[in-house]
Amino acid sequence: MAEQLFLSADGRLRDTWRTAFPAARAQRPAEPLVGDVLVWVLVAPGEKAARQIAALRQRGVAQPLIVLADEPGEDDALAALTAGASGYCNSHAAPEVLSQVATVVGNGGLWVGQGLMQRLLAGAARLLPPNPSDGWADTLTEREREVAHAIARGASNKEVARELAITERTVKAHVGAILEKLGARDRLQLSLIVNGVESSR
Amino acid sequence: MAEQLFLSADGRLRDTWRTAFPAARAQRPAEPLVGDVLVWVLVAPGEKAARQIAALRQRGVAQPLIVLADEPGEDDALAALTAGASGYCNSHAAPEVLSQVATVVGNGGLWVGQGLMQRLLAGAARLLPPNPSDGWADTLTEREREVAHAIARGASNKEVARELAITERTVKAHVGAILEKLGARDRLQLSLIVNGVESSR
DNA sequence: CAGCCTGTTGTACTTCGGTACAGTAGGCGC
DNA sequence: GCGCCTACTGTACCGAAGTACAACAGGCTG
Repeated sequence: MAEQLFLSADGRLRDTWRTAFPAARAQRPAEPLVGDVLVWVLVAPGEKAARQIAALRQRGVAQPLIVLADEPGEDDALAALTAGASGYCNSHAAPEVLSQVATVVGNGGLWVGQGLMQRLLAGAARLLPPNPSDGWADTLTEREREVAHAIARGASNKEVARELAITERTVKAHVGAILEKLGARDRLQLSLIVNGVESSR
Repeated sequence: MAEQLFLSADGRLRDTWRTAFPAARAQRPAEPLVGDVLVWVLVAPGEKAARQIAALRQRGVAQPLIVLADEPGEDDALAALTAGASGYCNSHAAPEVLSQVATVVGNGGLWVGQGLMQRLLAGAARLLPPNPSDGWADTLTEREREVAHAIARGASNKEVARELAITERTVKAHVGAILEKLGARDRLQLSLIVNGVESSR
């Protein structure tokens, strides 16, 4: 498993964290982050988790980020996740919970608490019907549709490759075929078509 | 790790499944489920995953259930998850993916896939007050807003330059500032924000 | 006035996206 | 069997996009 790195204002570990991960390290948020680590970000009361996540991402931090909130809130969690966090949990959570979160996130998952997940499902279930029978997908093969969707979400070629377990070269081949079939100039115009923006469709 | 048990109509394993889990077992859905196992439920084309999940739960099955869809769909996934599934993925997914799903679910997580998660977050974000994407223009200057709109329409730097009667270099400067302010990685993600794909719309 | 923001432009550089040549392999229909 | 489609991969190239150093002018504010 990857190493655990905790970011807290005083650069120190709490007892529960060390219990969960005896080998954990800690440092101040401003210091550079290196290595293949899971990054836990302590968010103090009154601070916005999403802000700190966004700030770290802007600094080029690519590692998975997990929010440890002193005062957890579902809205705060939601904002943090949309800002690119991979998990959100109570900073005083039990060591066993932290360990589970680490496992899930370390394997590419997102950790969202039970309550929030239910809320997400409830929220999304409400807008279930919107299933437009798009005409753009008609001429595409199955694989091309998968790629088109990923691109339209904003994924890079490298990300699509990882997602579909193929090489970046193959992704490029699919993208080229898609652009040709849809008459799009580049991936951005492709996304406009797939997302149904403006005149297309 | 817990054992893997696959439920398919013919009670047989597919190659990719065995590759991912050499020790996996398979059986027909009707047979009783016993032991501490992860249960993978194959859903054939045209069938509803949520139905099969609900049926299993009614039979008293308490183990984690993961849907393997021959024809995956986000709506189907959503319904399956609300019905109590712990995961949902393509039945033809690569062994590495299956293995990841198993790890995540085996540790108490939910596996939902990138696309669906984004939709969930988008759906929930819409229901709840602080919608950051509505105010994307707030921090931008007048000129930056003009550039942002053009980019979001799919214009290239060269086209924007011609349109605004400035050099391509200046467009790049504006784009760079916009990306930083909005926390976007590239012009495609910028367009998603401006066009409200992942939030309002 | 000094300092800050906005808008503008320059050179040089790296990374990413897209294309142009390929090639292999499996499935399907005639 | 032969062609065709689909999926996948390779090397190489070019241009677009984005970043890292800048610089300069004008307007506004303490």
